Amino acid sequence: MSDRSSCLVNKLSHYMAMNDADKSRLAHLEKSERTFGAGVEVYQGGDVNGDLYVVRHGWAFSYMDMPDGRRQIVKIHHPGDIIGFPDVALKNLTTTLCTMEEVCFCPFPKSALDVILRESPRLSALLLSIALREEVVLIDLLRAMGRMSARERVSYMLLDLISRLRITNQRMTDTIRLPMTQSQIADYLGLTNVYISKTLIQMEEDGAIRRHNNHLQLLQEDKLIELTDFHDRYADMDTSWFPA
Amino acid sequence: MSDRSSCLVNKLSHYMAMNDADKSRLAHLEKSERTFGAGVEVYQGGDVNGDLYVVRHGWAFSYMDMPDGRRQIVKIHHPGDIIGFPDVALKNLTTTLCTMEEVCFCPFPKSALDVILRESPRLSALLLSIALREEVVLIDLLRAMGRMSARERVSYMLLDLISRLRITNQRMTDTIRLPMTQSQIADYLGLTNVYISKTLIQMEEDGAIRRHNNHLQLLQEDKLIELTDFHDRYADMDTSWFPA
DNA sequence: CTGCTGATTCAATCTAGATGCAGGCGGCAG
DNA sequence: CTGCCGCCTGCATCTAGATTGAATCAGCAG
Repeated sequence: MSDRSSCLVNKLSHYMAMNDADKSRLAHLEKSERTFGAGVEVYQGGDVNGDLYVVRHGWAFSYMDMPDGRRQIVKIHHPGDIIGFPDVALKNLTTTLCTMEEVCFCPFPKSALDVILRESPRLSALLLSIALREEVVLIDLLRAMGRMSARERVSYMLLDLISRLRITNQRMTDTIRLPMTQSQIADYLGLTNVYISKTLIQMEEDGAIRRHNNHLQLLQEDKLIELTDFHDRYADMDTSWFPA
Repeated sequence: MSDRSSCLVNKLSHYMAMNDADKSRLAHLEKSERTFGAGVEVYQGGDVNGDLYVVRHGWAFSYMDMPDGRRQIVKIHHPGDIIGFPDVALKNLTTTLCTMEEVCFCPFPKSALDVILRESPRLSALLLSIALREEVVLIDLLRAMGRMSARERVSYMLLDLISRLRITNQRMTDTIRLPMTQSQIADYLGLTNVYISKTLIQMEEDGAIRRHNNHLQLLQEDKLIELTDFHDRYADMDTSWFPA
């Protein structure tokens, strides 16, 4: 482990200066790792709560479904993300975790948080802030689902994805790799795969985006930001109140 | 203050045993209080981040709006709730806070959290859990918005409200006081006031609910739970891993 | 009592997005 | 090369819920 950097440390040190003790506490969480193929269900909603995972590489998503098969994807996970954090609060898992491609995860037990809470108020504040910011992001998504048209929702999703990827990859351009099927996009935005197809085609015809392979280019990011009244929550964290 | 119980302590001690030091830390947050009339906007989205509020009594809600006037209510606040918690993570406020009736709030500064994080790992764990559970609740709401019909959404909202009120009021029956207008319900569920009206009328005709004054009675809670695949997240918190 | 305001309800019309089905295309196992 | 399967696209039809506007009803100030 020590020979390559922890991606959790990498991601979190973008928010807050960290001493070596805190860095090693975090890196410790990633000491073991497991890989999974594409389209694998790692755990299922309703199971007894087990480990959390840090994503080392690959995309995955968490979803819930209704008894009749309707499905809602609630979160898309990228490298550096902590998967399953919200479930820490509850006895049972609320969502099912599914990979989109080959991934590598670092599992760690919930009890590891206990150590952090007792030993590092500063890391505790950061974890709390991460949780709270996730909540803000969900609130934004909620607004999109409740009050936006299909085209606005798609635009919102693209802006959100690119903003998140920019946290760790500063030289991110206007093009993202998008390893999602249109059905997955639909389940994320509360629409159908057919309508996602139509919307993407129309956005491409209008010159808002361009597509090739699994890649998608945002040609008019400013317009999309205005269209959706988008705010980048990832660049707006406030760490000023943290314990010294 | 000392002559009457803190409603924050009251609410939180339902989750976890607390020593007197922790109780007084929490009660300390409620030392001042302010009242507001009905329909008042206490603060607005975009403002620089100020105080948090504990609700002593009365209902309120937080919402976001789009430039063209579309509105999405994202959270309904009851007595004992902490308002503005998610915004702690950011520099600017994301939502606008509006009262539904006469309310009494206890404001406290964000910096008060710093003390808790440094002095009480146990309270820190509880705050983190509260934040994470709020996230789970938003995830549930997201599923409702993305994949449920109007009737299912209304049912879901009613179940959620009654579950929350039951946390502190054990002898809660099947009837709740609902001080919300149909337009507010619509803005919460991503629908229109007209359609809320139609849906409520039909639910009443079907014998699912009964209405009188501002009160609403759930006649077939079991059926609604099945219809919406509802899970009570408020009764399912896991505190077993907390620091001693 | 009168007039005003805000909430609810009713009815007619419209539309964004769903549904169902039929190609087409690309990757891949054999 | 062949056949299969998953994904995307096109098209015709359908419908849940939006929209508009007007009627009713309950408070509430004067």
